[in-house]
Amino acid sequence: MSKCEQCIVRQFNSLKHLTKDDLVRISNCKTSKIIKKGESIFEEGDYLNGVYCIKDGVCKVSKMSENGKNQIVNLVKRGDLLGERSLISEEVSNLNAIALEDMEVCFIPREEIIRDLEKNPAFTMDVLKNMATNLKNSDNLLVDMAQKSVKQRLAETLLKLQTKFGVNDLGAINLQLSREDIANIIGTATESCIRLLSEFKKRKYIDFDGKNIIIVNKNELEKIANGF
Amino acid sequence: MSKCEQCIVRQFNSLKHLTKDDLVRISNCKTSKIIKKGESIFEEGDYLNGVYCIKDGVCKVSKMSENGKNQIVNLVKRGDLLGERSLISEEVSNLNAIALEDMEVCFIPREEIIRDLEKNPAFTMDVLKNMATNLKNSDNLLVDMAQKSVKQRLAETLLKLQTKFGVNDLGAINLQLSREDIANIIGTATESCIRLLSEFKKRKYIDFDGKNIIIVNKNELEKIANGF
DNA sequence: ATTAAAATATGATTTTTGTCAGTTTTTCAG
DNA sequence: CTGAAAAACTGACAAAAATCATATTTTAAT
Repeated sequence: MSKCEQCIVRQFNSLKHLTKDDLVRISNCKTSKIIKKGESIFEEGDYLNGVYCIKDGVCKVSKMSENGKNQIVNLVKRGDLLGERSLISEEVSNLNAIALEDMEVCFIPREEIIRDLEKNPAFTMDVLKNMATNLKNSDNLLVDMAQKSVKQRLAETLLKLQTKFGVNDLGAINLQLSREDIANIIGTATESCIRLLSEFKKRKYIDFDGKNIIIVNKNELEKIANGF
Repeated sequence: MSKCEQCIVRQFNSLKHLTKDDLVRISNCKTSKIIKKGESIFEEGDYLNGVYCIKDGVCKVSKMSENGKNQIVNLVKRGDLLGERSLISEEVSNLNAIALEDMEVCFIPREEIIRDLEKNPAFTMDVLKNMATNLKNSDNLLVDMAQKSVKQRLAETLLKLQTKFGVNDLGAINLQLSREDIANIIGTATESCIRLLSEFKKRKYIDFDGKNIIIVNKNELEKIANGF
């Protein structure tokens, strides 16, 4: 099994603050997992006995509302840690994590992380800063959801996706999402999402072929996202 | 000036994990402020050079969307800390804090808090746990905003307000909010909020006289909040 | 290669919510 | 106490978005 102290991925998250000894210790008790596209890493109500370090692939983090509708609250990719929140607040997860691509993830048991949190202030501060950033993002998203129209949210989401995932060889946003997934990110009905995508395409703000979505007129999308 | 080590309020927040010596140190450099109803504690873009410990009163924490609409993301009351997030991520605030009642707050300079974060793991862990809880609440709120109707959100908000602030001698929710504030919590137009409040009153789910809102049929409101 | 299932797309309609305009009530400074 | 300003309220209408129905295309299993 590969070793944490040699893993590039850790440079992207709080684990970069651990000492070599700590990493060796973690490496010895971590387990590596392959998750196929569509499979879940954990579900609402699961007790997470550790955190996941994403070595490759992307997953959606979502939650069912009482209405039976699904809302995606985050997309987690290579280099990110997953499950810290539940670990820290010592509660079962309030969220589902489902792979959007085939994934490779490492599972680090709870006790190891807790030990580092207690002994390594630089690590703890970084986790804290991360959580603060997540909280800020979440608050900003909340305001968007509450105050912006579906059209504004779609424009904004497309721009954010491109920023976060870059473009593939076709110049399209480098993440394959179903129309339903996109709808669940912006918080609308799938049909409404499809209609707006068609409208954006007709107006030449975007172009798409199936799940490959190309941003053609970034400027115009930004205008829409910010309310004309 | 009153002393932190004798202040009851600190029992409600992370400061309870500080030692007596730490509290004395903080007490000597904190400043106490009276904030009148309607005045702001800080605004979007302000650099927060410390955190506020709320000794008395309630304030709304809000954010303007690009649309020019205001969204309340949190209500902060006696015992709560305010401004930790911005302090930790070392950024200017993304939020406004405005007093809903006359307030008494203590301001603790940044360096003091940072010193404790670096030296006192129990304190840091508690701040971290708090942040994790806030993040969870924020995510849950996000899902509600995205997936629930305005009516559902109003029902839910009324229930939450009563849970958080209790009832006054009239049996009404113990917080005086304008209709506009309520609308800005649930993310809707003031007129829509007023209309729905009237409807709830007519159906005898609630009763109100001005800003005193009494929950009459909690059961029915819960049903509405959860989508019948 | 075939076919059933899933995903995408489009139209028609209804429901929800926002906006605008105007009235009444409340609040509060002088 | 009084009058102006702010807040609360109501109605009419418009816009946004959801829902329902159905058609077409794509995907994936056999």
